[in-house]
Amino acid sequence: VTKGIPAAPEDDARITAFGLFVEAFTGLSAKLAEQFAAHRLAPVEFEVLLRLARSPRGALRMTDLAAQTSMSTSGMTRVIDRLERESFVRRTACESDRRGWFAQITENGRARLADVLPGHLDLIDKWFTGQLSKHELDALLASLRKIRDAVRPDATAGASGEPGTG
Amino acid sequence: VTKGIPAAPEDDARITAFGLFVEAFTGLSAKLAEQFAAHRLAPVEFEVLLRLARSPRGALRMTDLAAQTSMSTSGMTRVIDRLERESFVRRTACESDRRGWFAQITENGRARLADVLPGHLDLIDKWFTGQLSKHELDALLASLRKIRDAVRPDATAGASGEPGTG
DNA sequence: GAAGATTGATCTGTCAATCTTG
DNA sequence: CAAGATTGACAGATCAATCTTC
Repeated sequence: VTKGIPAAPEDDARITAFGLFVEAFTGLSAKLAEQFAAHRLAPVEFEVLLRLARSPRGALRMTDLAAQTSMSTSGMTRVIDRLERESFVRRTACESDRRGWFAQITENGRARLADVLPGHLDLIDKWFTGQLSKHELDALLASLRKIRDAVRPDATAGASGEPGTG
Repeated sequence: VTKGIPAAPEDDARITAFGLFVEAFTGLSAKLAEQFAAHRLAPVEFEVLLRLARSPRGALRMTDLAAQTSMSTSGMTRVIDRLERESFVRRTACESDRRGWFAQITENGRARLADVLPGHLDLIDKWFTGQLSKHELDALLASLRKIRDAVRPDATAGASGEPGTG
């Protein structure tokens, strides 16, 4: 039996598929990061402000924030340190569990988020969702959801306790 | 006219779509990184070894490597420093342009790559390509390619010059 | 003077250890 | 003694500056 050209695992279709995933994702992220930088925000800082703004009382526990952003708790401590230094968030004690702390978005933080968000949405539309037909986008999101559910079975988290009101 | 509940830009469908992209990608990357770590490799080190192994003479210019991995040239200098220290690559002068240097994969480097690659392919199959039907995968890749081409119009690079033969 | 590569200073993130509270 | 949060020491990446070659 003639073997012909030996298999080249480095050129496997799976490598190509993942490479495409990487290039699309990192390229898109770079476009978004550029805008964040223009507003003096790191991507993770934007993400934290966004998650806080969507949460009841604008507050989340440090641990929840860390889990939702796939960051270590010590890393999140430092992100909140920076955001607090710029008065975009404040720390609030947790009444029901004295070990815990909330990060809570301030009016300053909401204002900065409002500055960034419209352009951010435009960029997602321009470089991501707007590149595809409605049907293509629906199919893409369905596939991404399958993958997400497989690799992140615990992709839910929520606030609890009693942050201050303002 | 009744406006009803005011628009909440933080909950825009575009945000949800991008969030799904982030979760799927970072979750998958984490699975792959776990295996790299088990083989004492950083993800970017694996990527460099893979790209070198696929290139003529197993060599690429520092600048090309940096561009292909979306890394700064100084960052790539340091990656190659580490890989050279472990004798997975060597530096080779470029004959046609004396400012340039090639990183060239060694037999040690190819051996380490061969250790990692089978498990790596299995993981991509398990957590990514194997999660989807052939039709779904084709559609996903077509959409990713559209996005990649939009955000990275310059996604090609190649070797040039005259690396040593090893 | 511009480009390829490296180096020094600095920034951001993690891990291990620590402190406090459950 | 386990869990939430922080801190010190350190690894990894970038930017600006530098050196060599085009």
